[in-house]
Amino acid sequence: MSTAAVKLVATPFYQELPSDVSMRLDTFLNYILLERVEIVPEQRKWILHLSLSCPVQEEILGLLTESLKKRLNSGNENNGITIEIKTKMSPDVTLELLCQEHWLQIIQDIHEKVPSLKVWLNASVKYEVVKNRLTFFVPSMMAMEYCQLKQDSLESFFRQKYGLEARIFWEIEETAAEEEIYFDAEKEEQKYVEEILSKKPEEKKEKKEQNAVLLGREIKGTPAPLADIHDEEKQVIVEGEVCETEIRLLKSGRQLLSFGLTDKTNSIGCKLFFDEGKKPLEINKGDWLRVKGSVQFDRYTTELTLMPRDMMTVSKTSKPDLAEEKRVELHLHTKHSEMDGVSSIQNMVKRAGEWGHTAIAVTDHGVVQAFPDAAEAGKKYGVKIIYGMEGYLVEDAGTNPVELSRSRSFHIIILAKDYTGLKNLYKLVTASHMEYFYRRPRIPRSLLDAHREGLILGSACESGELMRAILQKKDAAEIKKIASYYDYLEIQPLGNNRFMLKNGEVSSEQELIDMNRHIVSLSKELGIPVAATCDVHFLDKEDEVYRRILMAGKGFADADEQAPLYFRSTDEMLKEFAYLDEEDAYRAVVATPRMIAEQVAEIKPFPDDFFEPKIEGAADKIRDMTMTRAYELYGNPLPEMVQKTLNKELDSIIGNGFAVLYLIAHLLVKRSNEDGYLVGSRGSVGSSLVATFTGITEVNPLPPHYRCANPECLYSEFVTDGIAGAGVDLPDKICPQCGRELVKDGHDIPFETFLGFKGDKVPDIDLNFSGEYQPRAMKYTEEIFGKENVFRAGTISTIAEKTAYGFVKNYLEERKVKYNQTELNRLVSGCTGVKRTTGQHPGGLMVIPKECDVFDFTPLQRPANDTSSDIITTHFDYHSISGRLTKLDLLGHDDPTSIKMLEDLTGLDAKKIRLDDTQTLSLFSSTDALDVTAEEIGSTTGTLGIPEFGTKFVRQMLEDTKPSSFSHLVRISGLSHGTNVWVGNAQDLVLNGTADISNIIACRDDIMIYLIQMGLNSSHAFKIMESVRKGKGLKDEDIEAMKKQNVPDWYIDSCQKISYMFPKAHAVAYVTMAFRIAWFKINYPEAFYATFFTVRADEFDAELICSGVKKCREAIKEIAAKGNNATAKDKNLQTILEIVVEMYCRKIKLRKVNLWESDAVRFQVTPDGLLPPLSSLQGVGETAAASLVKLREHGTIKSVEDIQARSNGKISKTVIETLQQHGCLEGLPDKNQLSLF
DNA sequence: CAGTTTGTCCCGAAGTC
DNA sequence: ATCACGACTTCGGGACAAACTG
Ligand SMILES: Nc1nc2c(ncn2[C@H]2C[C@H](O)[C@@H](COP(=O)(O)OP(=O)(O)OP(=O)(O)O)O2)c(=O)[nH]1
Ligand SMILES: [Mg+2]
Ligand SMILES: [Mg+2]
Ligand SMILES: [Zn+2]
Repeated sequence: MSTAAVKLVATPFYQELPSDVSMRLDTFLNYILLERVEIVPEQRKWILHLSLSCPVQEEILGLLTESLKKRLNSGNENNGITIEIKTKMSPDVTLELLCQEHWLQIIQDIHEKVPSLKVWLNASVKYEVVKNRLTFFVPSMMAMEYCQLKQDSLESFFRQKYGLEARIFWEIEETAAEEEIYFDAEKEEQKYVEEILSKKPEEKKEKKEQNAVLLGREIKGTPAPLADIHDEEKQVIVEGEVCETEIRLLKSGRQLLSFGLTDKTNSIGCKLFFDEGKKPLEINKGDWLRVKGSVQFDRYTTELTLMPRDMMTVSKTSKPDLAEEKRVELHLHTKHSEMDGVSSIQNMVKRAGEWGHTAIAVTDHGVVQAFPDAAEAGKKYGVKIIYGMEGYLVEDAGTNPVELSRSRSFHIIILAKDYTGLKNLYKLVTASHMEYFYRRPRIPRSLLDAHREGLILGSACESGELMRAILQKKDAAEIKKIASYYDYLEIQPLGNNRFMLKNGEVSSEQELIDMNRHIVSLSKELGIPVAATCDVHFLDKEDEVYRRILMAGKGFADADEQAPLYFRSTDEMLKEFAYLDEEDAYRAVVATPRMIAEQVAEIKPFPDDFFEPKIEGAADKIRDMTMTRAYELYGNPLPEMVQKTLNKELDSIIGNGFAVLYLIAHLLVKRSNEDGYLVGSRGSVGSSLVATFTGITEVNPLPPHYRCANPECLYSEFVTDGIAGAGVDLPDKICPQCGRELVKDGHDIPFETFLGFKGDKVPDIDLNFSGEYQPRAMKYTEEIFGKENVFRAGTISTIAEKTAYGFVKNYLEERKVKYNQTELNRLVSGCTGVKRTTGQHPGGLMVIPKECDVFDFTPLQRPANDTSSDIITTHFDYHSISGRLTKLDLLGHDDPTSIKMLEDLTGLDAKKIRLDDTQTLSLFSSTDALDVTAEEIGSTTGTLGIPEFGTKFVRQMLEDTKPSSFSHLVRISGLSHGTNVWVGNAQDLVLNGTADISNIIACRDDIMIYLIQMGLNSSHAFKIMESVRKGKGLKDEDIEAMKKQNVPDWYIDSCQKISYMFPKAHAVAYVTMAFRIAWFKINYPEAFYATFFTVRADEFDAELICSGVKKCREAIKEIAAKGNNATAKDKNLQTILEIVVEMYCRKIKLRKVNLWESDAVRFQVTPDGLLPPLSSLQGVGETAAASLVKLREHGTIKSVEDIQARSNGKISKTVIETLQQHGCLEGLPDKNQLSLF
């Protein structure tokens, strides 16, 4: 080790450098001193400490490191030595000096370190150095705000890079334009972050201490399998994965931590107690633990339970892949192989990554729905994804369509080599689902041939064409012909095919071996490579139990005979083919799959960018329409508040490509209104004033204000002193200009909730259509964009908790296996998430811009592959392609239907109902307005049947909070939606006096506004709001920033708990609708009840309900007594009955269903009371009801026999009996009185 | 006429806003 | 009786009855 610094040029290191490197170093030679060399023997690492008297580019230092490392490890001696370079500036270099001499270099280094600063800190940026203070002059407030965020990074950069304690200051240089610069900076940053993420996935891995003792002492003994525990035991040692955890507060104040442990042979519940106030151990799902303790019979759970005495973490004991050169799996199924694959692609790719496999293929049966998750996992774990599919090939050469549809299909592996291949694959998926679907999505050979470019074909498994031919002992020429169709031939472990011994297709183990040998020899003969594949259906051997349970659930008799279709390591796989020549085996297992993997390019299933549709002139139309409406309501010139809001919004909407979406939404609303169906407002789009002015929402997001509706006057006045949360809560006022009563409006909602600050969110536009009109709205959208440019988003239904639970229970009980709750839960969670069927999104339409091709984003299919459906959906679900395409959400909703019916019945215009009506407001806290008592109707508020305000939970909230204004109702609406928003969160804060109803979090906008107020950077505040509203909680850096700005702990805590939260705009829209319906409930009770029962009461049971209020009360009690055992239907019926009781209390009569007068499905208001429809009788469906009405209209009904005979079988015996029971057929003869004489 | 297919009604489950 | 998000759509499957098929 040298003590005095020497010039690098004088050291042996320099001599060792290749000439190209030393040449590039030459410029710096006089500035680099080698201080000392530190050697870390145990890491085989040399650290060169350099002292620099001028900044040296990172690139140069990197070059130096690399070439020295290469040199030291060259030749046959691979020493494994690593080199690290640490630099500091020589002590006589001051900040001033450095900046004077090397400003350009410094700026360049800054750009490398913090790319987003490029925009503001270029070489010409003004700066000033005084001692260790460096002041930058940036162009704008925004720039400064942004730069300040990077201050810490910059200071630490000066420290690390130059060893200087620089203090950085920012000042505004008064001149430049700002907005756009800001925008670019963020993009730059984004790009950089993405780059880093994509480059170094392994750096994100979690650091967790292994073998740490969590409790008691270190455990020395060997763990026993959990399956061996059958009884109470004094002491056992076990090891496994934590599969569930729960912390409960006991009455005594002690805390109970219970968790489940599984080693996949069995599972066991564990219990640990902690004293009051002590922090329980932190144990998470997925942790691996070794536990020593006693097994006791727990009387509370009535199960054997492990009481840990000692506990430690252990490293996960998954088997390694130690091979030097590793295999690549080319045939793998995930949970997206319908009811067949049981492991997630994430876990598969994770394993491949842990094993050091460079690539892994995804080949689900007939579908590619695992691609999005695969792409994400590939990025995360640094494994190349080979996008593929196991298709169903059918021979169509020389067959007619009928034969084609019946012929058997063969499995075939199709891998996409590049983007051409991927697109072809998507086309094949589409065609096989849309045109050739018969039980399975089938691919005719001619179609495959036509799309073969960019695809690699493998011969698949025993259900592949090649193996079938061999099994059928077809002649050699034929077999050769078949084999030559493929790019590679597959052989699989014998275990995959052993089931054929049982079913008699193959007579001996030897024959199985011979088949694989046959394929190897074919390969040699034809020069087509052989690849050994697992046909993976589950990750680990033990995971086959999940597949067994699923197959048993589907009714397969042979469910228990699972082939070992697990993911094998290289050595495991080589062992499977030990009977082959060593060289052949190695080639098949390792060399060929690697070679194939190398042919495949790194691709993505779809682009990452956002693509918006374009329509000529859309932006101008939106702008004009908005301004016209604005002038109409607020006069010209516009009040400053309106003008400013519109400027900001229009720039953002048009700049971010949302003009077209606005235009379409506007047209849809307009068309629906013209067709007589009003449209309900919904979603975050109500935060946009442009949306208000274009008719997309009726929510007005401006601050509370008055405006004069007199077109000659148009006076307006904004009230920003905070006395009212909503315009409608303002006191009435007369226009000071013209004396008319002023209109009150404005709900004070920030636009950014919709689009963010810099378009950093891709929202949708949501509209509530009447259920009857929804399909027409969809059709109209297709008309506007063209059928080939809009598609219904598809959904993927999986086995979820309940179904899995049923399957597991059945499985275990049928086989009389003893099990405990923990093991049951573990098996259930292993079975969930497996695809079961596909469906259609409730209202999502994805828009493909004209200049794009849908196959750049997704294949297409029909919901549930129902060939008779005329709906086309995306093959990927909305979530996985969100952010790339614009989406319209045309949802069905009952509010518009209800309001329309109420308007029809009363002849009124619901929009004219005053939202400051005090009587209506009182309904939300008392029953007085209904003229009934709380006892009579069993509710202290009058909101039974008012949408989103009628449930027990919300009524309780209303009772507790007694809302006294419209804006108060809006807050209640926000607080009453989402888990852990009110109970266990806001409610506690109010009760214990920490906060009051005005500053708790009631809707997502609250969060953003408050955080900005507290001094957080606005875009960070926005991000926090988005994270909280989705129930994702806060990140560490969020909490840090919040604490820094003195956001109180209770607020942070509250954010962490929220699992979902409305935008204010949505709450306003829904309260508006609820308020109107409440008004009708008070003023037009018959119309209200008729509407409620027609629109929202599927379970209306006329037979029960017509028998009087007493029977109804009894029925309510009966259902209540069922408690948790009440079904969804029971609960629905209960609400209906409660409303019926209320109706009876208000002295409104209900008639019996009447064969001659009752409508098929609608309740009618008649002078003698409400008349229920035919379909309100349980057992009389809509079809039967409709055909009864039709019979009635086409000539008289002469007899009971007549009804059945003339109904085309639509009216069954059961229906007739139901009608008879209810007395509808009284006086009607059984048979036609037709005399034969 | 027996066996199979088709149509209705209902219900639970899942997904989504 | 506890606690408690509300509302809406679609799909599969069971029960049953009627219509069709050979
Ligand atoms: N009660 C309740 N309503 C929901 C839930 N999810 C969505 N909604 C309602 C409120 C939303 O504003 C509205 C539209 O949903 P979206 O998914 O389009 O979200 P939103 O418009 O709020 O935000 P966006 O800007 O589209 O990301 O539907 C939920 O989990 N519970
Ligand atoms: Mg939305
Ligand atoms: Mg939506
Ligand atoms: Zn006026």
